[in-house]
Amino acid sequence: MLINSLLGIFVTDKKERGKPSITLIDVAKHAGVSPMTVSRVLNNLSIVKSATKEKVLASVAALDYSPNQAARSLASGGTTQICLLYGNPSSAYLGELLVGALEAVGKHGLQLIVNRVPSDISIEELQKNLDSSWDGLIIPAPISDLEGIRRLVEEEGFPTVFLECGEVSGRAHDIGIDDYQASKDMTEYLISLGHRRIAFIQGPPNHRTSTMRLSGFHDGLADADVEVDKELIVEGAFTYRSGMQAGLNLLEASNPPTAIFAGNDDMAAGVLAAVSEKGLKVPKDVSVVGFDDSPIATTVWPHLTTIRQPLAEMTEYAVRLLSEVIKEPGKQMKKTHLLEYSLQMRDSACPPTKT
Amino acid sequence: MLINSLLGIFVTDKKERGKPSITLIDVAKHAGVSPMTVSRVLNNLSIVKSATKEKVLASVAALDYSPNQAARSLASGGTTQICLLYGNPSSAYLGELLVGALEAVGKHGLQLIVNRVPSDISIEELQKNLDSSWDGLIIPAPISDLEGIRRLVEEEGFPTVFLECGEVSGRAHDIGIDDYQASKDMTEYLISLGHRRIAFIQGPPNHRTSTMRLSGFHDGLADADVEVDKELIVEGAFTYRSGMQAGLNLLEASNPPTAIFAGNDDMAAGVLAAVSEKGLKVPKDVSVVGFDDSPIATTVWPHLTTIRQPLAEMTEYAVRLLSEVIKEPGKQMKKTHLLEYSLQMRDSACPPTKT
DNA sequence: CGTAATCATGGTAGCGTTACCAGATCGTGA
DNA sequence: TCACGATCTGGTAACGCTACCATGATTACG
Repeated sequence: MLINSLLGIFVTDKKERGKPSITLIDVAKHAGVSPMTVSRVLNNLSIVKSATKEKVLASVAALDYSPNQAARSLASGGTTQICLLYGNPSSAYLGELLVGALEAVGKHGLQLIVNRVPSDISIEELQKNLDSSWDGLIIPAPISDLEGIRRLVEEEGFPTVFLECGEVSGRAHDIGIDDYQASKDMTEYLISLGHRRIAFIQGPPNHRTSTMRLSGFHDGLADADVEVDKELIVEGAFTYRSGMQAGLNLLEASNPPTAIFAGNDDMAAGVLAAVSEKGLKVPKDVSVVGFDDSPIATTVWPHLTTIRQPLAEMTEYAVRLLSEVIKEPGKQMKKTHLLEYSLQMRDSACPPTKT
Repeated sequence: MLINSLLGIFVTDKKERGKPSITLIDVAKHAGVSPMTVSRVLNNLSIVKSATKEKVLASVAALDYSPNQAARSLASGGTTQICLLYGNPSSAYLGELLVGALEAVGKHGLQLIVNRVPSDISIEELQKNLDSSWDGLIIPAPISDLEGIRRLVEEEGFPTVFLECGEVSGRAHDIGIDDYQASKDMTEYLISLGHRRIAFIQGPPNHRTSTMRLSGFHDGLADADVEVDKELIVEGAFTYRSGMQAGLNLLEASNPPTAIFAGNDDMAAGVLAAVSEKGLKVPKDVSVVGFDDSPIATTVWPHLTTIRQPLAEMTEYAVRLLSEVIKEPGKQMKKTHLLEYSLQMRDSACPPTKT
């Protein structure tokens, strides 16, 4: 059963309290056209002559007008609702996801429904709880990794945006970063620091991000003509504990790495723990880097060098996308959208100490 | 400068798409009164004869009517806006705070504005960015710890709810948990496990929560007739690193503790790192507990035994409170509101090993 | 040059609610 | 019994916007 909150969201402009706000009629007068024309400019944007359109747009700008979403939704009989699924209210990501979604949803005059999905939900149960009144769906990882969820949304016919899930089919979209390239960049950074024996801790191989990050690592090494040591590529589960275990194994090897690249920050933090358990220091004895820039990256000490994902931008983009798709269902659009990531250089990586 | 997003929130009921929804006029007909009376019942609740009121309420229930917030806000010319300040979009807490606030804000037909406050903001700058169109303010920790912020909101006259800040004056309110009692409970739990040498890592003494938690610890020991060893009470900064350092110091002492109670989870996680650096195991060699149940508590291994704060409930309550205060400015209300906390027993604490 | 088709725009009528004022009902005292 | 205030209730007109249909302006073609 889905737990939670049905919410609607509008932006209403911060007009000075009490003072009457600028309406579409004011704009119409100022531009010398009828209110209807203004309304059309603001919505259809199509059948209005471009000269008129410009005039109106100029007036809108001059008067600093912004439409009253309440009136808009009242007149057009209902608002489009977008549902964001999430797994855990205390998830580190949720805050950023919501901030982005809220902002966009306000700007576009949509409503946001935020729904909790228990991590052990079955596809059948999820299906039962999908509400046909929703106009769109945003599904972030790790829910997007649920077996069969892509088929489900396809069958139900929901315009859907997956976050960081990779492959999408049918009418669904995906928004993420270029995990492959980001991982390659990180690998190259490590190499540029002087590391040659670099270990990689992979996430669960059924997550597309895991494999993308691994191949980025692979190719990063290959491009720099650094030999890939199979011993140094191990599998984790994207959890702290698995990272710790993997780190321990890596460090106990006969020829341990000088740097460890973990497939996400939780595992990198686990590696940090493993290193200190071995009586070693990060980054002096071994460099450790992660991926995601989750809150743990700047909590642990030393702070993790990692790849930052623009989560707020992702949901913002997702909402914008859904809004367009809902307005023009037939519209042809790119299925996969890549946003900019960035390499956060912090304190957990440095050049290897000469032996 | 405040960064971010102006948002409004309404609930609109999930009426079956397309089907006309039940309006206040339907209710009026059903109850045999005029629409105005229904409206009054739903708002004023005062000058309507109680017999009529009941009739209307019955019809509302019978028809499963719920008001259209868009129409409501349009007719009454504007919606009350509540602003939630936050420090960091990737803060672990933000998600939960938002979930609670969103739910309540929707239910009460208010708008939510979510505003980022850079951590290094000065009071003057914050003041400049306060928007007079806001009707209420929610200020969670750690922003609530800003020097002079309480005086500021008092002077500006904003109805304000602080989260977890403790003492409030004037028209402000505070919502939190009983830090003292929770800390005492945790201490008693540790004692019940058999621990006698228990260390406490305090947070910065200028945070009220720090001192409350410390005195809870103190009194917990005292009530059980366990002697307080001054050596075992050290100061941290609520950060991982400070917790790690404090843990190291504690463990290097001539007579180390069998359990360490950190004033928050970040510090407890730091202690975990310190313990493993000393080649010891948690909880076998030393028990470690925290406070807050932040995401890091269930990320690290072993999972931290800690005190859970109901963050979503806090913001939900805060919104409800503000809504009432705004409607009836004169209303006398409690200043401080305590919510239920809970002791999360996980894997980082166990009975001490006999020496 | 006239007529029909096309395009761009305007007018009107609501959407569901509340504000405001007028009217109805009631109880009370002369 | 009637007038008079107090209490309750109803009618009407917005709120700002969009749907819908009608109209005027333009072009195309015979």
